[in-house]
Amino acid sequence: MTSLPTSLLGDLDPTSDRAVFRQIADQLREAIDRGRFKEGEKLPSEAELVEHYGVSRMTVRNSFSILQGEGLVHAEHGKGVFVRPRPPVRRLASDRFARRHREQGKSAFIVEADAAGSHPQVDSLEVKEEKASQDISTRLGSVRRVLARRRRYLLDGRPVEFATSYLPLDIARDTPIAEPNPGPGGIYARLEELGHRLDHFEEEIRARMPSPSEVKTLRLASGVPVIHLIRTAYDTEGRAVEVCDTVMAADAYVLSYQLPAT
Amino acid sequence: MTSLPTSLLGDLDPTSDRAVFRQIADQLREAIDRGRFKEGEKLPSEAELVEHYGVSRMTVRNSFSILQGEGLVHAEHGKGVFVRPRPPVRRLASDRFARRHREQGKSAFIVEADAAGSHPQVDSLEVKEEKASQDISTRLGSVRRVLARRRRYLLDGRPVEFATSYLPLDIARDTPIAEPNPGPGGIYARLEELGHRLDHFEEEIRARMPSPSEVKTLRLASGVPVIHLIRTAYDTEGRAVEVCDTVMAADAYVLSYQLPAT
DNA sequence: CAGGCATACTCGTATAGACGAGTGGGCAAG
DNA sequence: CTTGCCCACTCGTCTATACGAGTATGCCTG
Repeated sequence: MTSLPTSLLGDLDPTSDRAVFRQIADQLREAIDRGRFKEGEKLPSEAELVEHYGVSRMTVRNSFSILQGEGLVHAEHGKGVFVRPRPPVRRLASDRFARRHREQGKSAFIVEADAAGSHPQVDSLEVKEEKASQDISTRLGSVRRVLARRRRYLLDGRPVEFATSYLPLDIARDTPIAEPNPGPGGIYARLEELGHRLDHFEEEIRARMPSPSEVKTLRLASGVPVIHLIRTAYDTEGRAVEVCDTVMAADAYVLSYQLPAT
Repeated sequence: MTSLPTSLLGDLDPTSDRAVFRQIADQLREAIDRGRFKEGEKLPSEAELVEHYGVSRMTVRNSFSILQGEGLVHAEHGKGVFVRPRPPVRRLASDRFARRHREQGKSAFIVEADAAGSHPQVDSLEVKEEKASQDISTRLGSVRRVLARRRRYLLDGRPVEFATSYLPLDIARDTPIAEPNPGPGGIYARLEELGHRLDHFEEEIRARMPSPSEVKTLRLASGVPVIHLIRTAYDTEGRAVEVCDTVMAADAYVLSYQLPAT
């Protein structure tokens, strides 16, 4: 009689034409939405639900897989199925590249995370010259080879973002930009020092499900989309001087933009 | 001997510790990525894959469910499993609310879609007064009741966006804004005519998996996230005069912003 | 020729059972 | 008390089977 967890759930409606596994998923979803199961809390085990509803185990698993696809729950082998906690989100404001934010010695990511009380990390640093993809080449204005700077950002040990900056070789080669650590203010500060005064940025935003490799590098739970942001930096002469391709765990971000009403 | 479709696929590696259904999913994914199966094309049927790999049907279905979760394929009852075509995307530029775009008689959505050669529609029109949610009330500056304008946008018959505008009653009541069709230039033009000169907009962007009701109203395939955009319009006195809550099918949109380097 | 039906093929749903593997608690041996 | 093992419980993977329901095709009938 340890049926306390399942006592929060109702019965099936045999007359309904809604599939049984959907009905079960509906009940679990509603229970979660109503807070009957709280964040991080364990849901009834598959065996308990099998008994409660009188269905087979695969049916229950089918229900769970729906909720997983919705990003509501996640299963842990040997432990159970848990309500997925909403992680703290990182807000990216549209003025995050303003010059006034470029004065400190540390990177914007580190400063901001420290301020928010999180523990920031950057890893997977890689800086190398390579052939530009078709897309990058187009964005940079028909450039063949580029300097690529890759890095992964983590908050409290959790990967949240993976970014690659591409710069034309004639700009970046043999400059601090080609160093693993480009110095205070990041590569935008270096670009300006090198005489490429920045005029504006263009950001393209998409959202989609992650590729398997993105799931791996961002350690994404199932049911978590990614935000794909492609930023192009233009100097005052209208030349594209950098393209930054960023993939973010969507559950960790809110992007914020300010637009003039012109 | 109609095994042509499966001849594009390899064998399983029994020594691998990767689960069989993942191996099958991997092979199908790779075949799709390489263009062996083109957009809209039918994949081998479950039965064919069962025979090709010598596994049970549930294993094959498990593989398909992975690919569905990734948004790569979609199943059609009685027909087969197909490579999901990438729909044409709608680009939203950050200057889309500039005054110069507000001069025509038709709504921005209609004009833009016509220009792109698509057939635009707007439906589910609903305009009513209601109690403001906690969030909306906060954004509008402690407003109790609001005018809510709901509408759904479709391109070539496919729903792509569902939006709700919330306006304080003291601004919108008994004005053209409370009419189903607010007239040329939309509600922003009306707001300015009413003396609320717009100063700037703030947009918050999130991406997540859709709720069941969003799946329904946007007719979303599985594996398609939504972009959730919340825009607040401010007048020159700094007052929030409108909040627009928009849910977009992520596979139908690219958002584009232009940021000054300040 | 047109319409309708039979049929084969598709995926959808559900059952029952088996074994594997990760986790954690309790018990027994040292 | 500590160590180590066993066991119970968890989810992961896979098989085999059954029936239902949507789709397309071709044949048969009128």
